[in-house]
Order: sequence, then C-alpha cells, then structure tokens
Amino acid sequence: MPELPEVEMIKRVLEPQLTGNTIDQITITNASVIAHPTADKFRRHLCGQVISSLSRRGKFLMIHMKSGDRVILHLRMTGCLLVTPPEYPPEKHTHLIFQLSAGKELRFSDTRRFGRFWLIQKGESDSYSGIHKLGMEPFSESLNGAYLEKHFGKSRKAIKKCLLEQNVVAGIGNIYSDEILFKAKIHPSAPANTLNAEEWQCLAATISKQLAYFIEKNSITAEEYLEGKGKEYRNTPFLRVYGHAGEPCPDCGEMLVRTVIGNRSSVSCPRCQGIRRCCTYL
DNA sequence: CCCTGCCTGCTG
DNA sequence: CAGCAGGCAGGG
Repeated sequence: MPELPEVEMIKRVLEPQLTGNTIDQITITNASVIAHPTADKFRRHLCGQVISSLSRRGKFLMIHMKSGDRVILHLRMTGCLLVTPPEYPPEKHTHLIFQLSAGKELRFSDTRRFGRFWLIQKGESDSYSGIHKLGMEPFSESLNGAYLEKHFGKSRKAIKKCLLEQNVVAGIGNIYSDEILFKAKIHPSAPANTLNAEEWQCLAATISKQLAYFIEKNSITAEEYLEGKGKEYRNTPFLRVYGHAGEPCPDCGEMLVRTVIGNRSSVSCPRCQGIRRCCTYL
C-alpha cells in the first residue's frame, strides 16, 4: 500500500512515540518477515536497545538505535505499524511485536506478508535491504528536468514505468505516478523519449510538489492514527485520478480511462493528458 | 527487458 | 469463481 507520502506520515506519527523507548522483549510469530539476519539474531541483538530516532528513505523506514544499529523495514503492499497499549486487541496477521518500556508495544501486521525487516549492525554495510540501490529523494535540490532527461530521455518506455523506477527517483508508486502525470498533463503511456525539455522540467517540479501536497493532506495525530488502525489514509479523498476510472475528469469532464501499463493499472484523462499543454508548476 | 511468484482478501 | 490490489526480487 504505502508509498512515500504514507511512509512519511507513519514516520512522523511514530517517531515521538518511539524515541527514547527501550526494547524489552521481541515476539516473532512469523519469522519470514525477518529478511536479515536470522529471526533469532534479530531478536537477541535488539533486546535491551534504546531507540534514538526514525527516518525514511524512499518507501523504507529506519529505526535507529542509540548503539548505532538500525532496523530497516519496508511495508510493501499491506504492512502496518502500530504503537499500542499492551492489552490493545491484536490485529489479525500480526507477525512481530516489540515490547517497549513505558508499557507500550510496537506491532507489525501484514495481511499479505510481503513486508520485510532487516537489522543492520553498527559498522555493517547494508547490501541486504535494497536501500543502497535507491535513486534520488524526490525532495532533493538536485531533482530537476536535466536529471530525469539524463536517465530517461533516450528510453522508449512509457513515462509511467520510468516514474516507478526506484533506482532513479525513490518513493513513487502506482497511485502517485498517476497523480503526478495527471497534474503535469503528460499521458502515462507517452514514450519517455518524446518528452521535451520543458516537460522534463515540469515533471521534476510536479513530483516534489505533488508528494509534498499529499504528505500534507495525510497529516494525522497519533490518537487518530491508532483509531484508524494505521490503515486510514486521509489523503485518499484528494486523489484526482487514481480510483476514479469511469468518472468525469475533475478538470475537463471527459471520462477518465483505465489502461494497463507494464502490468499495472493506470488512470488518466484522454483529453487533458492527450495533447501537450502548459504545466501547472512552471 | 518482461514475467512470475510471493500472500490474503475483496469485488463483480 | 476469476480477477484484481497501492511492491519488489529473481529468473529466464
């Protein structure tokens, strides 16, 4: 499920709840969610450690320990993190529980079990999680039209597929690739090598503006987050094309169309994104 | 490069 | 019941 705006929201909600807490005990009910090292080592190395901060890179979350060790996790499609009181009713498909000091628990649940955890010890290099393969953060100053054009300008592949490449720009998934392309008025199936310099520049600007907008729309308190079981994303009402196939385009009224690009469904407006138009953010 | 597998649950 | 779901790694 979660793409960059959701992962950023989760990071912001959880960080104040977790920072300063000691991990007293870890219960692993499904060892397959621990990708590195073994579940046993994961548990033994982390027990007794103190959490110092959280960070995000692309769609990955990192929980930093005072010791310099760090837990890296990826929620993939259905992963969910909750900080709860110990007696709080457990979610179905809970695979991992960190019992924390101050009578709290950090729980990981994941229906489809695609989510993964890694423990990287201080001084150990992380060749496991995939973070080392990630490309630029969308909010980096260096993300500009020239950067995108350098990577995709000669490619014949659909621009939507390009936006999903985590090794170029990290954090964009299927939802926000559609939203970004709609806002930039570029058709998702347009071959990358047909975009001009102005469109690359527009796309770069739109990526960061749209992601920032959806992070802002996702703003939520810790209490509200727990009430929604970590599954309610407040920005969904603001999505303009994703999930709206067959409905009128919010800009021009033409019917939004669902297509399949690289085995992923894509929604776009054939009129607004059909012909080249000027960009909102330029 | 495209394709499949990984999983469960929901929808038509 | 088949088909689909917002992700990614690995294999051909």
